Amino acid sequence: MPELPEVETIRRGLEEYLVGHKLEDVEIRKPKMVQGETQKIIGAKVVGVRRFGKGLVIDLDNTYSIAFHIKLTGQIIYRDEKVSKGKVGDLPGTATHVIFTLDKGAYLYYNDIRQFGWIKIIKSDDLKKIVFFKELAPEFAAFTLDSVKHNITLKEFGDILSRSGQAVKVVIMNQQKISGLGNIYANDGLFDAKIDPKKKAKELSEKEVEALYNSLLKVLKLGFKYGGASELRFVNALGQEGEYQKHFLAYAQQGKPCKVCGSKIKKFMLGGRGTYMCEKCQK
DNA sequence: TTAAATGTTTAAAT
DNA sequence: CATTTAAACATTTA
Repeated sequence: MPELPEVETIRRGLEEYLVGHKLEDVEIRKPKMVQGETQKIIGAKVVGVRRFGKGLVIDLDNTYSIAFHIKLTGQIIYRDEKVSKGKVGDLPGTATHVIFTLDKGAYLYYNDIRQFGWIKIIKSDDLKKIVFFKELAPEFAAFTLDSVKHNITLKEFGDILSRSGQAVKVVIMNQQKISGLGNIYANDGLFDAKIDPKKKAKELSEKEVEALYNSLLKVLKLGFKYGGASELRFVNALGQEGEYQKHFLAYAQQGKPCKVCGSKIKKFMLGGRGTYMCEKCQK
């Protein structure tokens, strides 16, 4: 699940449980999911976990890193004798494609039902050679220990929108223009800002740009507060689900009453993605 | 049975 | 060549 709050939630869990562990073995059950040489990382110790947009990077102490993108249904789950919570069933399971054996009786499992994700073993210095990272735009939001705040200025955000004639929703979901936002938070942010997702980005008024800038942060904060959205397959690093799916504003709410005016939320396709809006509130 | 699903990624069209 | 649109990826669920 893969938007900024979800991936950051995973990152924090991995940082808490994984750092300090040594990698003893790697079992690859689905070779197409992994690129790079497994041998390079066996025996190395985890020193940190970073996030770039919706991508994750586990840094090792031997100049190598393991980069992940979980796409729609990937799960990265830590287990040891003490930690075995979560509702992901027995591990490894049928969707477990990679198993990292750690020291002290711990394991890290990579599950991915749809197998869209990827894992790349690469020199830490070469991370930026991965196309996804190389072309990633600045993050919309920055997560610190106790806060979530804007990472780009209102002016930068407005400049990005003013440069595109595409629908505003398509623009804010483009990771090469702004990173971190996906379908859930784009839909909910546009709803909160009362902006029509179909409206051309460059045609938003100054006021609308500011409203969207603030609303997107608001829904990202909300999503993070609830531990992410587990509509599809998202679980945190311990295999536990988030709660934001219980608080969606517009996403997946088609047919239900608008939380503001009560008229029915409509669904249609925009840029190939399901789009949800209140036609009365979002002009 | 058909369509869509938290996302890229690549091919094709404009 | 830059920008857009469509299809592909593989499996599950509505």
